[in-house]
Amino acid sequence: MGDHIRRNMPLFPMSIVKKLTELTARQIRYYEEHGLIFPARTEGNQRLFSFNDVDRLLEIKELIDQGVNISGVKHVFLMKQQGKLANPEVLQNSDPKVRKELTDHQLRSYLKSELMMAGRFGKASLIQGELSRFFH
DNA sequence: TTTCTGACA
DNA sequence: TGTCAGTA
Repeated sequence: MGDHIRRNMPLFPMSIVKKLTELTARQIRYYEEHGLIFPARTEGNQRLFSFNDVDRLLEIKELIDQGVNISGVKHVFLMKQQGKLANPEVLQNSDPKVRKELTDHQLRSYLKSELMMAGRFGKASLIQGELSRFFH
């Protein structure tokens, strides 16, 4: 488990992360404001990102590109760490008791299919709607 | 020179 | 989100 420390070791400055993720500094800072990443700081208050931060940034980029909003991304991460997610059928069900546990694989699989479907219809808003209901 | 925060269109 | 300002 010493791998954890290495992955969270503050290593790269904004300039490197911008190239690695192809995100603008503005976006990166915005995502931090919303608690999606937690880069360390140098003595001069400069951000120092860890491998994990970059990895999360890449995941965020994927979701954003697919039309998911900030809150959607937050929820995806929250559920990833909880390893839980209401299943598709529950989307139609307003009863919070009707829930199932899903694995990360199932979560990714479900989100992927939803995102791809919305992509075919060219409706990012639909995704956001589905996700918001999903996370309520 | 690069990054940071805050703010406006 | 882009971008400008004023710093550190």
